[in-house]
Amino acid sequence: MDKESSKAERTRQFIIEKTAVVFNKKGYAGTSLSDLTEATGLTKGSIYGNFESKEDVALAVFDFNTLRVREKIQQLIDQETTYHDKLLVYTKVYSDSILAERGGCAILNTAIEADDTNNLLKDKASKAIIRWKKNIVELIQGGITAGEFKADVDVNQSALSIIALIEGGIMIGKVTGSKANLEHILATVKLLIDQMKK
Amino acid sequence: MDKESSKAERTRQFIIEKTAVVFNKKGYAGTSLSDLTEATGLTKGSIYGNFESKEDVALAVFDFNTLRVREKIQQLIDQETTYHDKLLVYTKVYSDSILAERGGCAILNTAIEADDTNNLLKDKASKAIIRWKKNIVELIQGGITAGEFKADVDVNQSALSIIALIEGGIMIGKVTGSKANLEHILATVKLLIDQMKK
DNA sequence: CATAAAAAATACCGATTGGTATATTTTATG
DNA sequence: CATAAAATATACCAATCGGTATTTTTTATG
Repeated sequence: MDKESSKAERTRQFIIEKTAVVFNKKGYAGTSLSDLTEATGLTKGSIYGNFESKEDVALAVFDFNTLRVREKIQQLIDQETTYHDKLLVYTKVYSDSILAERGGCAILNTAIEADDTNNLLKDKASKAIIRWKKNIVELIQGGITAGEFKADVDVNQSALSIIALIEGGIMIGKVTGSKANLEHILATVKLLIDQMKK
Repeated sequence: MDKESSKAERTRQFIIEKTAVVFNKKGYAGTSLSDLTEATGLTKGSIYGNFESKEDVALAVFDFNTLRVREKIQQLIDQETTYHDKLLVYTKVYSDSILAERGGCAILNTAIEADDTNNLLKDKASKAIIRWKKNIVELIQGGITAGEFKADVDVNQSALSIIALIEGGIMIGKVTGSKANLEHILATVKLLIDQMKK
């Protein structure tokens, strides 16, 4: 039978989608097996028939959460023509829903919780940061090659700083309950991007 | 008897100091009471004789962790004469020990874990961010008044962006295991500060 | 539609969780 | 140094933790 749509595969995906927000809000340690059965309406037996462990669910959920955001952002980037406007997408996507409803940025949440406690999750968060940085670096280099940006822009510093501002901004915006705070910080991201222009 | 140095008060402080790193590394949910008895060498009975609950310890530990850093930074700021150099202190204090040994920034860790799970801890993290922002705003305004900085600097945006860069930088530096990444980001903090100069 | 296989539910496991009542020890004071 | 009070340790609690063996139900296929 069709491997991709077997009952098990569909249930696996169902569990991932239903528990994605719980893990992102409560964290790995803060999420219990009963949180998972509650969120899915399934029993422990069913969950453990599809996953080896709670950690195994959390790892799959991390991939799901980050892929969702990555796809959405890539789609918006593809719609823009200039590298300047492509980069500016990052100053526009962090809506209320990402912040409040879904528990914030999964990379940030996972990085902070896992960095001293869980190497598998930490490694996933680390790779997600590195991949994100690579994407931004490529956009900046594309802009340099296209003649949009100055040739002497420090691509690594710029890419890392944009990510740091966004992640720091999400943290500050969420904890202070002020979207205005996040928007102030995203204005600085825009400033950095504008400063790269010739 | 001396209220400040009663046995209970000393034990309370002892518990806070011995568990400060554990809470900062493992988080609130990830830290168990047996972690607390292990870190202190005391029994549960003793800990509950001095604190109402695990939450009560975590709240006191947050104050301890943030006060430590605040005092250290204020001391370095007081040593500098110009507002420019006072602000630059923030680009210099985030050493290996703060990052690795002590589990990173307590404000960041607490904000991320508590923002959807614990209002008391969230509120403390929020107040710590607001206090920090206020300190930076005052330094920038001091610099404007002293004629060091341009009068049209957006003090709120600048202060928030400096904090976001530092916190995002700590997260990235820790999770990728690269101090160089943090240093790149701190170079952007310096850039922002330098750009405020006349 | 019978049947075998796969998936899900039930019922259970020992260990650990945060917390407390009580007993013991330590501290401070006359 | 006796003594009361304060602080700490011991021993316990029910509830929940993550996980599993077994039974029941559902699914897919000839």
